[in-house]
Amino acid sequence: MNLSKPMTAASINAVILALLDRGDSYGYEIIKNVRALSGGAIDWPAGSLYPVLHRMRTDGLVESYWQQPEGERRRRYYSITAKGRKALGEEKAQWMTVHNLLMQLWGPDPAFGL
Amino acid sequence: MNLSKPMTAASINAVILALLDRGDSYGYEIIKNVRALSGGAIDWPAGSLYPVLHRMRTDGLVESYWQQPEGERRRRYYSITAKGRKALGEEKAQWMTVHNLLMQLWGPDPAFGL
DNA sequence: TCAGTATGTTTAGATGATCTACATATGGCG
DNA sequence: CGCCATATGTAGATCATCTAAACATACTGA
Repeated sequence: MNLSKPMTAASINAVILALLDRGDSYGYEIIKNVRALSGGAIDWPAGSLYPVLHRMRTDGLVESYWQQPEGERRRRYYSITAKGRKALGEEKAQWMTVHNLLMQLWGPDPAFGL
Repeated sequence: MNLSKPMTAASINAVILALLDRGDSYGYEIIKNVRALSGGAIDWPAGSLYPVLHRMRTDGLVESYWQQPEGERRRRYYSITAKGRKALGEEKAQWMTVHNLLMQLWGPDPAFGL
């Protein structure tokens, strides 16, 4: 399918924050989870995700820490902050606002009684 | 509420095409309809809409024609084309792909069985 | 041992489509 | 006459992502 750039841009923040709200994770795992949860439809290039995570850290929406399991590559884990949860709430509200509008427009014609 | 720029960018095409799929309309009316249908939450500046309509015309997603009712300002009406309907279908598919992902992430935790 | 693949993170610089801000025009109303 | 709502248009700035590449390590199989 390949999401358009604007669709990716509009949803990547909400998706990342929603995932981290489930529990800490790291870049590569986030990409795999999104791919799996979307049935393969959404497959972010690494270069798309990492800069967003960095920006979120700068903005205080997430925090990060390194972890190095025995015999594995080190990973930078991210956790959502209180500010990040607030931002997630706003993302949800915006998404649902647009979704409700689209549902009206895609619904049965009679509803279009303006 | 004020939609973020990325959210506007990601949805404006789908909203415009969905509206025109209901029937021909013109810029100013589209803005009013979107404002009304969203309960005032979405209020596009005119300068946001017109360039998008122009680009859609260039891309062949819509066609336009002038109309000048008695004693009223002239309006440039837009109608959706076959190509526009195809694009609308793709917009729908993309929107629902992301929406389904978000619904999973916002849903009850147990579903998160990766 | 060596190549290939999956894992994992990073960033410099190009890109490009919207947003800002303004311009233009006219009909109706008090 | 002045103001607001109606109605459309565009030049140039803006700015966050995308592209493309690099770096690093663990494992697998030939």
